[in-house]
Amino acid sequence: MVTIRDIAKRAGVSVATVSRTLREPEAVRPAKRDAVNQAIEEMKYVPNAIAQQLRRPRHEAIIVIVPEIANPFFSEIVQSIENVAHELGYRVLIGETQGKQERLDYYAEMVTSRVADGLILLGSLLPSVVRATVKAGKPLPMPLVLACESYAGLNCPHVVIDNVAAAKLAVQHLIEVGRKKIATITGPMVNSLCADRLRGYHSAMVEAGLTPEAGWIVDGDFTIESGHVAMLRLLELESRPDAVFCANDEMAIGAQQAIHEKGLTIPGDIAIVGFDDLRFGAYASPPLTTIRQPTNELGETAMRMIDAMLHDKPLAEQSVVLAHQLIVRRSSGVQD
Amino acid sequence: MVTIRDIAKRAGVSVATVSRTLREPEAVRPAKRDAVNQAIEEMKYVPNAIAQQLRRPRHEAIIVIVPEIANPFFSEIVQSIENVAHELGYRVLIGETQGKQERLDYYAEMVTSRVADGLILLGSLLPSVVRATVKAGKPLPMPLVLACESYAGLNCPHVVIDNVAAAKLAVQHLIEVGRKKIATITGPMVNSLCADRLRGYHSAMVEAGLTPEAGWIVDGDFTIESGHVAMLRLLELESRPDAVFCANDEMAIGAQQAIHEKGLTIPGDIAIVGFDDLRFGAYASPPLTTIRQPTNELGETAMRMIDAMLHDKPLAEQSVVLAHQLIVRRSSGVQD
DNA sequence: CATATTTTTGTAAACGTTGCCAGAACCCAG
DNA sequence: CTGGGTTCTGGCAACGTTTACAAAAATATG
Repeated sequence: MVTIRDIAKRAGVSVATVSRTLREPEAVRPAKRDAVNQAIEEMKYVPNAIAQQLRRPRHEAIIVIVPEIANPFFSEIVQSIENVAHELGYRVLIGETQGKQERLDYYAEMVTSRVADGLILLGSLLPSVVRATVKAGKPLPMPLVLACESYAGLNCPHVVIDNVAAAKLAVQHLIEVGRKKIATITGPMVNSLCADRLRGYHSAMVEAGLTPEAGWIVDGDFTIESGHVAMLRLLELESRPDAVFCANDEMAIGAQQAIHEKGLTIPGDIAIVGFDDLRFGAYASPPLTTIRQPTNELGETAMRMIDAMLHDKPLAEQSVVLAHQLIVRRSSGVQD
Repeated sequence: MVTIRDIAKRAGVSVATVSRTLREPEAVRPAKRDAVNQAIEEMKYVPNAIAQQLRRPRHEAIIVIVPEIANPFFSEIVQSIENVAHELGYRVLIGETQGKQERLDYYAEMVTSRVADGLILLGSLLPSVVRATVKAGKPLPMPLVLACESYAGLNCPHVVIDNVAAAKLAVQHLIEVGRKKIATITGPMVNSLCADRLRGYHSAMVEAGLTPEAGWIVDGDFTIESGHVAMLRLLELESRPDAVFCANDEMAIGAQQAIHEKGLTIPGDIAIVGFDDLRFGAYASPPLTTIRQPTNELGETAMRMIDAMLHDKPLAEQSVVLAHQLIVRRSSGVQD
């Protein structure tokens, strides 16, 4: 490995001069600067980033934690984080937890052990260290931004949408197009956001004077398959619903499939609304009505927030709530 | 920040003993060991990974480069890489290029600058440094494994499927179910794998004594939208095809949509075959016949290969070709 | 041309670990 | 209790940078 010392020797200068040539070239006399650059060129020197990081207080690297990389909703957010990050001069390391606390802690430790400067958290899990400090009412143990979810009692910058209102909007839409027997397929209740969406569902129903019947609320786990299974269950009910609000698009797609299998039509027999606005939803059959979350803004805001934290810029908002949007497509159309 | 020295002082031992307690506990007398552990506990000491990495020759970290993280095909491979990596004790950093050479080079530099030990490359782009050494006929400038694609003239371990044979199989299937006017929607031709798939298409056609008419070969770019556009183009043709082989599932889904829009049926009027076996394909309408790539094995093999390279284990195979599989679903069914 | 001032350079001390090596402490046999 | 052999421990030199600080060189000033 060629080091800064080799370059110094070759160029006939001191290591400090080499370092300066790299860091602040204008501070070194052109003649020497050229000699150094030439040596670097000739010897193909690349500074050892690890050694640099040992000296420097900050590395301009962040970790983004995703429960599941294969989930398009998350990967779209990651994508927008990456874009802003590059613009701001950060490198982005992506970590996948697959719901495992152990893996999350592993990544969190990468920031306590100084491999990265901060963490953007996309799932519903919290690193153990963070959980501990929350309990103790202490400040955050590391620069952290939450996207998608927030936690009561955790004083941490976050960017979210109003899941209660969004779900409510979705269900109200179903009511407006004339549905009354509205069921819902929920996500895993460990996520507070799922509880919120369920709350929104209830709220819309109650306000419209509708009472969800027993069996109209079915648990899913955000996968296509679980939506499929849940829908089959709903279809067997005595009082079959005429509409279903699904807590995400993947489950909605699974539900659609189940409805088709039973020879029923969408939206004729059953209307469907999803959540997330996956790009596959627009191409489902029929195209899926859904709530659009602003994945771009979500990612961008999260990235700018962590950047602000890391550079002690004042944070405009501790808590940013972005606007959601109802996208009406054929799956909730008028009965045809 | 609490360092190893603080722990040493608190526990009344030398730094070496602290380090040993962490690295090889059995080599230190239980009494001291306990004192050290207690100090670590009390002071909440976490070793500085950067400093460790400066001393250690290897970091057990790899970078996986993906063109696009939001593409489920890639993210499934990444997922399986992650799983094996954790098992083998590696940390995985994911980098997204979005087709930009500049970003790719940036990540490649993370391995020359010792942030990571090696690279797994999922796209069709090569880092500039690698390209340079290939031209010069030199050995690889860094531990590198290619997944999905291989390059003529680049002597680098890779794991792929036989895209020519797979595409051929897909088209042969269409021929077997009685189609004759078979079109294809290709991916971006910068990817050698797209050229391969087109070759497979041609080969199957020729062998069956069929000649693709002008206009039956349309370019796409792997997105749903491009599949949609391409299909619309095909539907306007004088001699409308009665089957389409799409170079990936996303484009196939877009194509299906276009067919529905024009009031035609699948597979009645037009049969469709995709490629990749995305999970959304199974829930398309109708469910999509496709070529399954073994994403799990792809990822796992790539990871094991890079591990072998990094630990100088002999590589069983420089080039691994995995088996593909035709998954027949309704989109290519018998005319109904 | 000497002196004061500014710019450029080099020396050496960090950064937080690990691991070699030598010395200290321990154990057992005689 | 001594000596020899183990086992543990501590001191210290790396690892490859960056950066104070001081020294040297260049430039400006009288």
